[in-house]
Amino acid sequence: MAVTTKELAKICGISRTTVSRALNGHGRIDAQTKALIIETAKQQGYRPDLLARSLVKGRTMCLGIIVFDISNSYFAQMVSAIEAEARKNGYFLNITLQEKDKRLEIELINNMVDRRMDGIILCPVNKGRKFSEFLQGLHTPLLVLGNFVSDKIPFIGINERQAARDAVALQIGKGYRRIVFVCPPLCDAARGNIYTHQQRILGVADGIKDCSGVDLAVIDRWNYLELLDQWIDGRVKTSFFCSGDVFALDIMSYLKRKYSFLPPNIGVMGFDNTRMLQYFVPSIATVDTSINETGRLAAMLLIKKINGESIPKRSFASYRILDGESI
Amino acid sequence: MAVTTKELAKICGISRTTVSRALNGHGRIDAQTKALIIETAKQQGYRPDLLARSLVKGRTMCLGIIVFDISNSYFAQMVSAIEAEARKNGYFLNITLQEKDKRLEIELINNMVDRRMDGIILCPVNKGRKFSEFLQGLHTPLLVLGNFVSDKIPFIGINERQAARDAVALQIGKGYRRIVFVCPPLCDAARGNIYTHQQRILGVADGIKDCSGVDLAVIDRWNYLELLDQWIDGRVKTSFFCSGDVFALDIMSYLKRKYSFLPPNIGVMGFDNTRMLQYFVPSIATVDTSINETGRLAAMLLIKKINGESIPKRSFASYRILDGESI
DNA sequence: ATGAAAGCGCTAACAG
DNA sequence: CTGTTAGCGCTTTCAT
Repeated sequence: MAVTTKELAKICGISRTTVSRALNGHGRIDAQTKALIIETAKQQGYRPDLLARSLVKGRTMCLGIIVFDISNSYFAQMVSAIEAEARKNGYFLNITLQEKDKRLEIELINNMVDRRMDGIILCPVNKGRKFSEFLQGLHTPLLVLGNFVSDKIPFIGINERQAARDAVALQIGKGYRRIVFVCPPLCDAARGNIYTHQQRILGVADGIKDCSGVDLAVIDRWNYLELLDQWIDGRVKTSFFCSGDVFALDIMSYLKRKYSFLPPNIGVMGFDNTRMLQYFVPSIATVDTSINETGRLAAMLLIKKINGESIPKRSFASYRILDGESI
Repeated sequence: MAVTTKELAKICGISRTTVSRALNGHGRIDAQTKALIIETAKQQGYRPDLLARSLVKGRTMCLGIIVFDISNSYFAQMVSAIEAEARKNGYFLNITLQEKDKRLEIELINNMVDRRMDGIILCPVNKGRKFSEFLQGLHTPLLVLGNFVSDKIPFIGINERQAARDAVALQIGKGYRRIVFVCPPLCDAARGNIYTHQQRILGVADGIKDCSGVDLAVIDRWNYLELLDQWIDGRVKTSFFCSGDVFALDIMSYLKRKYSFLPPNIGVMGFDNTRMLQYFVPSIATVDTSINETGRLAAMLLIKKINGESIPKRSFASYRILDGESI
């Protein structure tokens, strides 16, 4: 079907090696023959078979990324940032979605390895020693994003705990005396890796401890909307601090629908600063987790690792507390 | 590094051919030797090199997709749907973002071909005869999503024109007497393929023609927010019909901020029904473009084409007009 | 039932 | 400057 170096060689009456040299610009080669080869290559519509090249070179120039679900705006932005950085460095991005399925995740990792990805970025749903050992045994550079696995596996993220603490400080500073931490993933602790959210709740606890006279409640169920009303009594100034913007948005729309507005003495704060927040009125306070910076950092570090440089066990991107009208 | 069939063969004291047979279950093979091979393969942590396999088989079991920008919620959902269908059929998805850059798009397509993707799904930004010929010359099954290129290139989408017409009918039925079609991409006509939006404006015109006494205005600039106020006079019942949900959201938040609510006699309608709409109050009328169905259909058809079946020049997913409080 | 040999398309080491 | 040879890891005739 497609024309190969072999045929180019035949057409030009030279060896495949010379063709290869002309096309890749390695080694010494006569300017004329080079020109001839390049010319006929173009005219024949020659395209190199990157599969074959990868096989012999031992590198594919492909990165793999495995995320929960890309229709989740957080991961979509993340992937976007990673892709940009990867391409800038000559790498392609292979993406696949693991849907929070632990078995599938393992399968997908293996598959990426089998396809000889040069490196893998993983937002893991698995956790624990066995999983860590599995990852260590891979021979493919890999790093995890967001959910920590073990000190043997390089981790990229932000200081979630400190960020949550700072966010709570903002809320307390605004006079809230009850923080309801809305974090449905917590109830999935047995089923998967929710390190990120566990760090956040630790940070929340830290923040509460910093001040006396502030109550903490936690909603760790997915039917959180049904559990809100008990905290809306108008007496205690209460904020629903959500471990993710989508929960905040969901709560905002629930409240708007039920009370036509944000009830008095009630505030809402999110986490992540996903792009869609920009469309909301009133504006929603949140924690900017620097999705783009994190993604870029992850790609950069992975490429470093591929190139044999050593990278830190843990790397942190910055974060920013963003005030908003919702609080 | 990784153990190969060659080494397995040596360990078991047999030929590579037999190893291959045992591992793939082809041809006759002694049950005992097979068991032995499989056992040692497992114990040695053998993993097949899919690159090598693809090279000899001539198939990679990879699909490629090229979209504008995945942090756009529409494409994120689309990619998600395609990935699901692809994986169900044993294919992996390679994704890359073209950022509405025509040159980059060409480069990316070539790269996907060079990597021997079995098929490619493209949301094209290029257009015209030359581009169509380029695509036809590829030898790799390919189809386009949303933006039509030519009848030589299979197209998947919805009937945008009819959908827009129906949407206008809804608005007129609700008493709107002026439709302001907000479609910034229209001003990029010279710079790229905006077939989708061109179809939509045709449909809008159709819808207006169906009724007399209804005015049409078009905003085809990216600074559309600055151009809204001239249409808000309280006299004529006016709807801002947006060629994309994000424009609708943007306008809604602008209006809420400026007037504290949706001004009297003003309505807003979107297009696409991206998932984030669900968080908005008041609910936003839109056109459900069946993103998931479209994505699934695209993947299915591409796989059919890869398998040598012929597929229609144009395939349409369904759409639905969704009423909402915004109108 | 198993093995030998050839080949996928490319690159690289080594001669000449 | 160019060609020969070998090989990446796998599958696939074709013999045996």
